[in-house]
Amino acid sequence: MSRAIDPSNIIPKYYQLANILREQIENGTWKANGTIQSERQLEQQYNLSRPTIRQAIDLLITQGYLYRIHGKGTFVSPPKLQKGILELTSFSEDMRNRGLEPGQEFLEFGLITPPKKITTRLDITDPLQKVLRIKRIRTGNDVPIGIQDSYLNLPEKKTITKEELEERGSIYVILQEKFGIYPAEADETLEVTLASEEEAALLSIPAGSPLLLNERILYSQDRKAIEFVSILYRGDRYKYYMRLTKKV
Amino acid sequence: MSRAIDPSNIIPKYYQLANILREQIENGTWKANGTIQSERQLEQQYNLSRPTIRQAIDLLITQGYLYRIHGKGTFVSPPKLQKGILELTSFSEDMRNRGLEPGQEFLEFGLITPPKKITTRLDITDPLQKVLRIKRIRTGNDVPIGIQDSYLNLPEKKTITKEELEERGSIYVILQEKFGIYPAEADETLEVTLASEEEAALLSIPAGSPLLLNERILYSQDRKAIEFVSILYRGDRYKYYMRLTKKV
DNA sequence: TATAGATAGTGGTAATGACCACATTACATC
DNA sequence: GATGTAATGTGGTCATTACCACTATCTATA
Repeated sequence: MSRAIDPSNIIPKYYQLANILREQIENGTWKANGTIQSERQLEQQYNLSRPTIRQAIDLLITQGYLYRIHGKGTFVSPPKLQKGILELTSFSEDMRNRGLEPGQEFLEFGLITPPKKITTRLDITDPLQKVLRIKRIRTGNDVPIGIQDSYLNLPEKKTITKEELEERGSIYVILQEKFGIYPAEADETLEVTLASEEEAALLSIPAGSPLLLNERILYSQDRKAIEFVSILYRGDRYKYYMRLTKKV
Repeated sequence: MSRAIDPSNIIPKYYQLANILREQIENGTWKANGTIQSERQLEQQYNLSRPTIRQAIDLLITQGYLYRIHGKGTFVSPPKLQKGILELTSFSEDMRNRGLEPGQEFLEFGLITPPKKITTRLDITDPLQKVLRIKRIRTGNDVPIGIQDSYLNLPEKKTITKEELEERGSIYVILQEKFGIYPAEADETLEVTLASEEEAALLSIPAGSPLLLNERILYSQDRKAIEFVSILYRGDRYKYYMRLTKKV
């Protein structure tokens, strides 16, 4: 049961085809490491040209759904986590993937003059420039999982209210829908630290417990640094997962 | 001084062009976030068709060197670390990037019948199948940094000797040059643990010190699991770095 | 002066056609 | 039976052509 391409649709044909194929992959139409139709067959089947077919397949390859072997065919990747950068960087999404209900408790919310460490990370030169600081305790099923401390370098005259954030749930959704800004790249580090008295109290653990510190700088589509965020995870309750794909 | 495309070369034209552009990017021909030539200009300049131009640019975009903005142009990404999966997964390369001289001390080397945990990770069903285990202490400037424990699922009748490994330095180089196997994807986790007596002794730290545990499953170009490796890093001497790029 | 519209330049999408390189299979030959 | 070769099907590369969509700028108009 394959849907068809709608030429009048504003969505590009290669994108429509990619969606159809992705759906079939997720439905288990093909088994893992099995071949899908050849490019010539898809050409016939959907009445599209080969460049368009290849463009759709290219997209699914960069998304990790398919891979090609020259002379043999196009294959379905084994069903692993397929996460984009947005999901990777969203605590809520992360929690839900682990089967936990995400929650939060605000510690700070408002415009501040950023300290040196933050101006460096966000490439801020104007000493009067302010950033939006959001510090929260993050929970999964009401158990404290981590302390998230975020510094947002928003465009002139634009800001986010606490109400918006509580309503929409995600900073990134607001950035995208309200300002047309979306994350394109991120630099990220992970290291071990020990809980200070204050951190220990916030996370309900003994001082000196090992923590996983995750720091991230987020860049928008025009490569401006838009956010510096650190998340301190309880070492006993959190495991960081990622998937790497060869770029060449 | 732009080199030219050699049509008789076995290397594809788009690949030659990508190399030329990458070189210019690294030479600093354009400033960060500046535009390169338009696609039509490149067409003229190198006497190539636009699809070929776009293919070259697409490659450099997935490699993180360039980005496009519709209606404005093609831009040079700020000079950050541009790492492929191979470099990301090689301890030696990693150390050199940090300005440390990598070293190692072998603890185990040889074919073993893998324990349950390993057969699960490597999708091994044959109970007679053996894997190559390599356990090493890894050092940077002769200071112990981590304990690396690797299990390789090699093709039938093929193996790697300790001498080869010491000579070539990297398992991945041997896999690629000797067997034509190269890493295409990896699943990776990071978590905090505390050093056992044995681990503490190997790393010259007190028992109970916090460690960063990195586990990785490597997949080859045909999506077979080829290696499971765990690296225990000294929490006080190691910080994990990565760069994420949006896939869509 | 402010605004709306036209224009030019950029990347985005798409069809058509051709040929090359790699992997597998079938078949002829030794 | 073993071996080599041809045929077939797959993805890989490339040129040509056309038109669409977004951005910035210029220009005529209110």
